[in-house]
Amino acid sequence: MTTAATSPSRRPRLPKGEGRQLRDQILAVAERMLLETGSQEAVSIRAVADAVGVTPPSIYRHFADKNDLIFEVCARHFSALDDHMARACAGVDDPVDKLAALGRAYIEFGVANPEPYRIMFMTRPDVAPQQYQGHVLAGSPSFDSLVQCVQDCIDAGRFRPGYTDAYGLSLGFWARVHGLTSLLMSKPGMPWPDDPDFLDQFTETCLYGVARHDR
Amino acid sequence: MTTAATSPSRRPRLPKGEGRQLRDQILAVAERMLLETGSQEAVSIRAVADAVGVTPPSIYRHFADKNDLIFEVCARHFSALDDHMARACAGVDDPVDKLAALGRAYIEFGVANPEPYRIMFMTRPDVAPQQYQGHVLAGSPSFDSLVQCVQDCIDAGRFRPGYTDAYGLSLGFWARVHGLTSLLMSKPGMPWPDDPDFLDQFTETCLYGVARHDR
DNA sequence: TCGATAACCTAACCTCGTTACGTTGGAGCA
DNA sequence: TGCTCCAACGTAACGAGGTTAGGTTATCGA
Repeated sequence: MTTAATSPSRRPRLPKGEGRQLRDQILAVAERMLLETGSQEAVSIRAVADAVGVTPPSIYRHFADKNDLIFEVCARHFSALDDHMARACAGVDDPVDKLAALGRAYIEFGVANPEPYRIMFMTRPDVAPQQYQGHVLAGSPSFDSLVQCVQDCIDAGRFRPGYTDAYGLSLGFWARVHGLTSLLMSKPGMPWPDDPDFLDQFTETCLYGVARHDR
Repeated sequence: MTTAATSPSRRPRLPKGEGRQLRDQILAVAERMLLETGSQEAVSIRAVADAVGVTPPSIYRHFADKNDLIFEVCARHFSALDDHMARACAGVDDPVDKLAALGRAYIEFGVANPEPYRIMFMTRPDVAPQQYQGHVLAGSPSFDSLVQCVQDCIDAGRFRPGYTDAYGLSLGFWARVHGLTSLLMSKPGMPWPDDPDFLDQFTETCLYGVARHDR
């Protein structure tokens, strides 16, 4: 059941100031394992050490513990989200449409990277290192662009009266979009619609709602 | 770090047909531990066995493995959700208001029981036993009442034209409400509003949206 | 009374995260 | 040139946890 490949010969020791090279190799191997296995538990310290060609204790020279390693892998991996979202809404002029495009891109990225997503946004807060407690996404370019887009909607008069707090509305929109992302990967056996426009409809409904405004 | 209390003396062996009593005791102890510690990992087979007054292998007479035990604990615990939601919307006549009340009750229950909620709805699908793969909530009284309430909204002409699939709309509403539930417990350090009406506003916005329907 | 069987226990295996501590080899300096 | 120091590892082991193979004992029915 072990993921560890048969150890690929002991790797030579690095020269004196070059210890960080091992750190990068550990991160690369751990990321590959996390994406291939889709399971945090399968990425054991021993398996990573074995794949890199090093003994388990050597990992601890570069990472405080396993959690520290796993979260840094995920944080690195998530840097691609910013690009993905930026590309998704490029060329979309209407601010509400742009908001929907951002939401769709977010869901796509999460579903495509389930285990990193689960680790970053679905684990108990006490297992996450201090630096990932709250403001992770809240300070990221992705969230910034979301807040900016919401502000554009407000400024363009596209939102209902009373909805003027761009930051709070962004939190709410994020929560709703996160809900589908989360459920899609946790309950793939649910009877989800197979309509290709499903994601667009979901994000748009997050914005326009389902209930009529008149009575 | 072990949660196991100092073993409370070996308990006497049960008479011949009464093995299920131990099963119930195991479930009760495991549920208590899960709620007290708020951590699935803290509920070890060894700790449960110790607290019950039995040896670890005896657990396996009644549960296939640890996951089987943990999920049954959560499923039992979630039976209280049906009552909670039924009470929440009792006396609410307007179907859309009732929908919002259901959503609020759901979030409240999830936030009040974070670890069971996380195990049931936020874990990898491959760790969940077969019986909890998809239709868990989809077949529960809670979800049934949600679908019925959505249908009432449709029948009363309270939804926008085109939104007629009660089951699909219920899935979407559940996903959105789950999103906030999930984020609230995973990222408590986020700058959530401390407005007491926050939950009501969130669920209502799930229904009415934020964007204007006219241009 | 006696065999069958349910209800356990003993002892152990294996994996995993983690730590204490030893080893080695090269960079820099006398 | 030789020596020292420290970064970059390795060795060995601890202890916790899930799980299993196989034994033991008490109770029930015949």
